[in-house]
This record gives sequence, C-alpha cells and structure tokens, in this order.
Amino acid sequence: MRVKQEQQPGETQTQLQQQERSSSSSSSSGSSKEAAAAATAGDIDIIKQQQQQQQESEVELELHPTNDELLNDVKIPAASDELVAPTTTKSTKPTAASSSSSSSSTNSTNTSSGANTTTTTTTTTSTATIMSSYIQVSEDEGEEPIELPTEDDGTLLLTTLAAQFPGTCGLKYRNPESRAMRGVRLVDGRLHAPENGWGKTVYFCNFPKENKRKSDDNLENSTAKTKRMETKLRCTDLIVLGLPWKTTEQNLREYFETFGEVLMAQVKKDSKSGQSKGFGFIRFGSYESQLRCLAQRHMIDGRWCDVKVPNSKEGMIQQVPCKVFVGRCTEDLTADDLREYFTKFGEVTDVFIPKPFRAFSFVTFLDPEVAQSLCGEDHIIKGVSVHVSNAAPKSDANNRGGGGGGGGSGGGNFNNQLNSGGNMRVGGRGGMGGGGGGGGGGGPMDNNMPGNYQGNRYMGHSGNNMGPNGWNNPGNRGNLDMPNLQALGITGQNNGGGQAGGMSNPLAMGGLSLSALPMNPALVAAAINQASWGLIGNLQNQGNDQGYNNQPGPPGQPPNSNNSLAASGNSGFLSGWMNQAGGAGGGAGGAGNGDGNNAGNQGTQGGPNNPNASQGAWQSHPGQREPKSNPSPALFDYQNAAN
DNA sequence: GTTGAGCGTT
Repeated sequence: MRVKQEQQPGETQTQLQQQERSSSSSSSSGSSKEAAAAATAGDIDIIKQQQQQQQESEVELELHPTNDELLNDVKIPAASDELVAPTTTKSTKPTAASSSSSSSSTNSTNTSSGANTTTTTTTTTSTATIMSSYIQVSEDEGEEPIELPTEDDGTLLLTTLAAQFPGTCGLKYRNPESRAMRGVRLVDGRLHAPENGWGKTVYFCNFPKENKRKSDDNLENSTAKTKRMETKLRCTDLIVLGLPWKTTEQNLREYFETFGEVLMAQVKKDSKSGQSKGFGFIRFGSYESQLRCLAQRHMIDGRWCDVKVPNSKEGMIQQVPCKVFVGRCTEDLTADDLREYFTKFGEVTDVFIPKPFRAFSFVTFLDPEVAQSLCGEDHIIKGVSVHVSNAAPKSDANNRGGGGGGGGSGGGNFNNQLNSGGNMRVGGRGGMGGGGGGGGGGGPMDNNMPGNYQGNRYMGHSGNNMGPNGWNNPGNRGNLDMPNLQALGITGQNNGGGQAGGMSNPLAMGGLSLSALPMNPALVAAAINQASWGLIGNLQNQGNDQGYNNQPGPPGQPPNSNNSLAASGNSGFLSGWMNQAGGAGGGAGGAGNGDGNNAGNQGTQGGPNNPNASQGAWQSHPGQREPKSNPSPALFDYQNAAN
C-alpha cells in the first residue's frame, strides 16, 4: 500500500497541508488558519511521523514542489525515533496493552495491519486531557485514525465526524469479543458511546452504501477518491423556498442538519430591512444528504418548504454516466457473464451486447460512480481481458434504428420545458402522464448512443416495463410538488413509456448536449438507493397494479411505495412515491414510426386525473400554498435520457 | 407592521 498525497488541481498548498495534518492524526485542535500558518517544517515532521506509523516498507509522499525536494525518497525505518518533531511528543499508545483487544492483533479482515494500530501523536501539553475527550476514528479498517473531540455530554457530533470524513453517516467498531462490527448509536445527530464509554477503540466510519465499492482490487484509495468526486460533482447549493419570515439561518441549518452535514445555510434577506425574503440556500456535505433532502418536503418553523436545485444550477447535476463501454469482449462472454462479474462492483442495471457480435458491450450500473470508477480499467472476465471505458455517445446514431416505441403519454399536461440553454424546468401544473403505453416494435438499432436503456429492467423495452414517465404525477400539482423529480433528474423526461427502438433526438430541439443532461432513470434508482429508503426492492416489482389509490406518505418520511399506481405498464418503484395524486392512465402505445424520431410523442392522451387523488394529502397541508396555474406549454418529449 | 412566487453576489 502506498500513501500518496498529491496536490489536486485547484487545491492550494494550504489545503494540502491541512490535509496532511488531518491525515496524520495530529490533534487538530488549532484553527485551520493556525494549521495553515504552521511552518512547513512542522508539516514535514508530521509527515515523517506518519511515515513511521506506516509500518510498511515504502511510503511514498508526493508533495508540492517545496516539500517534494525535501522529502523525496525519504524512506524511514519504522522505528526511527530521532525524527520526532521537537514540538510534539510522540505518544505511542500501546496498542495491545491499553487498547481493547480489538487492535491487539491483526484480524483476518485487516490486511494492512500497520495502519490500524492506534499509534498517534498528540501535543505535549494536552495529552492528558485530550485522551479522555477524543476518540479515534478512521475511515476504515487499515486507515489512519483521526482523533475527534467529543462533546461535553460525551457524545460525538455527527457533524464533527463528517467534518473529517465527508459523507460519513455513522460509526462502527469491532467488538473485541464477537469480532463483529458493532454500530454506534446515533440519535439526533449525536453519536453515543457504547456502554463502557468510547474507550480507546478505533472507530470506523460508515458511509452510505453507494459510496463503497464492493471490490477494491483495482483502485487503491478509491473510497476517498469517490467521495471527493462525489462531493465535487454532485453536491450543489439547494434553494429552500417558502421559508417563514422568521426563520433564521441558524434555524435553517439546524433543521437541515438532520439530513447530514450542512456546509452552508443562508436566508436571503432584504438588504435594507433585513427582512427575510422567504427563501434561502443550503449546501450539504454529502450527496446522500442532498438526495434525501430533495426527496421530500420540509416543515420548517411551521411552514411547508420546498427544496430544489436552483435554476442556476440545473444541468449541473449528475453528469456522471452510469454506463460503461466494455471493449475487447469475446463472443463467448455473455450478458450474464458480464453482469455477474460487474455486479461485484455495484448493482448492474443493464448489460447490452450488440448483435451481431461486435466485440464490445455496455454495462450500466445503478450508481454512476461505480461506472465512473471502473473506467479506464482492464478486467479479466472468464479469462478474457476486457477494457472498460466511458460509453461515449455516438452523436448521430440516434437517428438510426427501427421504429420507435410510441410512448403512451398520459394524464395530460405535465410539461417539461427545455429551454435552449439546456436547463430544465418543471413547468405547469398538470399531472404527468400515466404509465407509458407499450412501445412499438423496435427495429434493429445501434446502441452506442446515449439513452439506450434497452434491456434495462427499469426501462421499457417493448413497453413492458415502465417508461420514464411510468410514474404518474399528480394532477393539479405544479412544480411545487416536484422538487424530487427535478432534483433527481427526472423532469426532462416526458417521453412516454416505450423506449424501444428509435429515439427521438432532442438535439434537434435546441442543440442540447445529451450527455450533459441529468436525466437518467438509473440515476433515479440510484437516488432512491442512496437515500437509503430501501425502495430499490420495488424496482423489481413487476406488478401490474392499476389504480389511483396512492396515498402519500406522511411528510418527512419516504412515501409508502407499496400502494403504487401504474396505468398501463408495470408499476415501478417510483410510482408509489411520486403519485400522491392521480394523474392517471397511460396512453396507448404509439406506433413506431420507423425513424425513431418523435416516437415518444405519439402517445395519446392518458386517463383523467383522479379527482380524489388530486386532493392529495400534500395539498391539504396546512399553510401549503397552491401553486399558480400555468398554461400548458407545448409538450416536449424528451427522450434519450442519456447516460 | 403586511406578504407567499420566486432563484444567490453580498
């Protein structure tokens, strides 16, 4: 294992130094400014200590040039004491003696034992007091622990934890007796010590499932990379609309901290009066928090508020493709082989092997980050070395292919406007159409194109599965009730169900870059998955339930997804979620028209909105405003939800 | 002191 710290593009030296500080597990009680101001020599000392702690033969440090020159090729034996910094005392905590037995020996799951020792450094002056109020946390077994301060009541704030380990959602530790991992109780953002106190156990971070790669055999340190990428790529400021006038930034922050670390919370105020404008912005530290937050409405200080991706940020989210290109395939590699193999990295939602054989295939993952993480790698599957890379869209391929499945459109006038800038808005208040009708028969098609979800079990091919609009959206609800859709990248898809066959090419509608558009049914699934609602199971609901009897879940909770609605076509996991009211009725499947263009437009009008359902519970929330009615702009059937 | 669709820059 190599410890590698390199300066990221755009990462300042200061940041790097801070990183080095924190990763060296020094007690980081000083302010970051102090840390930044610390002499480079101090950093070097810490780094040297870190090298000591790495009881491995070689530690490679790549630093910014200055340090690089000094430290290049410095390889220090594990036990060289003369390198201890003058200002710090290396208090090597006796791993076996004082720690609980958990760290006394390398257990079977811990392959890199060196880093798992509880060796740490603390400042000379505060060692005694810090010992009792800091607990050691590492990202995972085998990773360097960081000491985190506990609160007066002995709890550890989740925010404290997340400050060092962005994206963390909890803690666990290895029970020395059972050797099993044991979770730490988390109540209201506070992690509570186990019965016998925190002790000197090293605790490990829990990350939302999607952050973890199930197999780490190709990329070292991929979790850190992944998290960094995730934070950079996906977290965005979110607008909070409908705030009560009285709500302060502090209120706002406190409320949203229940979803995870809040990096920023602001209430927009009138500059003169200081009066709140009734909206604000927040930013989460983890995408999972963001998703969970976006997926529901919020009662803040007595008002229902909506959280959305701001218009200015639309199009920014989710540019990470879920689909990878797998090259060098041989003919005997079946879809099942590929699926089986790649499933170990994350849930595979689709495998496509062009026919006739063309020596490549596509694998689509639920989690775009999994896909991303695999790109550029070689993998051996059944003895065949395949190469994984980005599934680059083929620009003009969309016009090929057979007649497209006409989607049922439905329920009327859910409007997805796509303006020329590529931004999406959820326009109008109409109910989104019912489940798509069956797609027409798809002709032969070239699948190296964006948005080909043929065979994806979430998407319809031949109209069996629900289309992207298989979720019926409630009628009489406007965009106020659509933050989820918008946030999850669903809003732009208004094609009817069938995606078989040809795809209409939205490029014609304004020169949009498909690959940049955040529309991906798999993402939706990923989103749900990431929201830890366990709704994924409903993806597999191939039920045929029909009807309007969708009751929204109580606010603040994931809606019940079991009473799903789907008109024609199978119900999908989102149906129960999105259908608080009843835009109903999938339209009839349109006939394929041969060239695939506008195929999705052919859905006919769907069923009526359910008048009862239109009085969904969300609308009867006290204080809830009625959305303004929007005229219905022309339908825009956005197809080819690309990668 | 009121108000309730929107979209941040101080």
